[in-house]
Amino acid sequence: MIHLDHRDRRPIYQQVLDSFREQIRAGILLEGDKLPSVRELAMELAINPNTIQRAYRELESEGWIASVAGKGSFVCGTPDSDRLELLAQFDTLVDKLLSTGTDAGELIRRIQKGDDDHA
Amino acid sequence: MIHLDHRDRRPIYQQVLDSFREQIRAGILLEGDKLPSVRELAMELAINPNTIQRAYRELESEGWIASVAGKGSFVCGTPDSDRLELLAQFDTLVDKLLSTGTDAGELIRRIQKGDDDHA
Amino acid sequence: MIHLDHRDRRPIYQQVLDSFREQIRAGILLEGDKLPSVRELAMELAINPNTIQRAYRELESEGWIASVAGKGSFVCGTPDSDRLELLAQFDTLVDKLLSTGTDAGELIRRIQKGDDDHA
Amino acid sequence: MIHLDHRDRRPIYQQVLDSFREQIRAGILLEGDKLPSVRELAMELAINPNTIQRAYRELESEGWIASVAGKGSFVCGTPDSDRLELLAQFDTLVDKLLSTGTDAGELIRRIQKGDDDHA
DNA sequence: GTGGTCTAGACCACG
DNA sequence: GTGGTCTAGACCACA
Repeated sequence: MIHLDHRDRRPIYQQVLDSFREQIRAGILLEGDKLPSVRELAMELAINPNTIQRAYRELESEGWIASVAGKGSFVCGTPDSDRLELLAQFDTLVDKLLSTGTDAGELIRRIQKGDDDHA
Repeated sequence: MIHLDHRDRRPIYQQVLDSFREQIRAGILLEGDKLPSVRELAMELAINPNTIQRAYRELESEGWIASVAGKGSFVCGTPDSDRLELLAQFDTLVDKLLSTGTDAGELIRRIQKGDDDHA
Repeated sequence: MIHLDHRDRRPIYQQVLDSFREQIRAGILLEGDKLPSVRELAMELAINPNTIQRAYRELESEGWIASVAGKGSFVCGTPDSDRLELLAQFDTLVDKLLSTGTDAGELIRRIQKGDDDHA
Repeated sequence: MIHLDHRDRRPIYQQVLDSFREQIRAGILLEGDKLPSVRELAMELAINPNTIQRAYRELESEGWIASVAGKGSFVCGTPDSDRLELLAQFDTLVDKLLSTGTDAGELIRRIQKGDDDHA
């Protein structure tokens, strides 16, 4: 379910974080779904439980999941703040691309292609 | 010319790096322009010359500038690799946005608005 | 009557505790009213009777209810200690707000608005 | 500067967290001030550096401070979100107090007294 | 068994 | 020397 890459420059806890964010965004994990327990996932990925817990803690503080002591961690969905942040990143990226002479039409074509794949 | 923010999470050398990349992308620095010397810039920004050195070394290895021993460092322009990398980032970002239900039309509108500002 | 939220960060027994405190404060439960039996409520909320037991024990030790062996648990009313504690919380909260530059007038206006709603 | 109470039910990292929040709110710590280093404070309070670091990390994510690797942690000021949260707490607290029959006038008098102390 | 906190000690990147 | 990440292993409250 989650793939760690030790050559990746991102810290492990963030790879876990990003993986779950991605899966929730993509609808692979749905609201109410139960995440694997901290110890379970740590065992499976062969890393320390504290590392998983840090990822879960951050996911909770960002509103992706809710953790209940003694019960487990459960998916809440994609928080609104995420969409806003992605849009801000989108704008700055588009700005960079346009300033290096990339044609606006090419970007639009790429969006439409992505939209077809997604539909 | 270059603005450093010590509160910025990025290391200093990378802020320098990003500043130059941005200025070359934006056409503020043009092919053939001479960059300030390592010592000069370190003095101006009140930081360690090693930090500037590291930024210049990286800029050269990415193809943004060419350093000539005894002469200085000169702008080459925006390398193709940069445009490709930005496009790859663009695709993954669009993918994330579409998968969370953002309308493709909204993204296209944002591009057109950015294009007008740029033109 | 009592609504449990398993996503709530508070432990279950405390949600039960808070619910009863709130209902007694609000006058929904009046002095002399009989609370549901531990078993009854545990069944209704689909949780462990121990959890209810703990909530009732705490309610009693704080003076909100009185338990009579073989008869049940009965509402006593809002204990003075509660009002004092809330007032203490109020003072520290006001202090925090004033020290960050919040205008005393704004706080007073909020109280008056709350008072109108309550009346 | 910071006082830990091991009988306090709050976890240590949160006592540290609350202490700094309070000092920043009260203007004891001003924008730009340098916090003690993680190791320094851990030594002084006789607790583990990780515990301090967790507090600092949280302070940063809430916008109270900015941490720069290799330089230290610096005060930013009281984030807007704090004032909003305190106001929300204020409203619910006022609601509880009014519903238990506390007179609105008494609350207002307490605010005015606090305001005099503060002025 | 679950999440949450804490300690003790290690290593890394940065400047 | 600084913050940041990670491990190994402990103890706690809750259900």
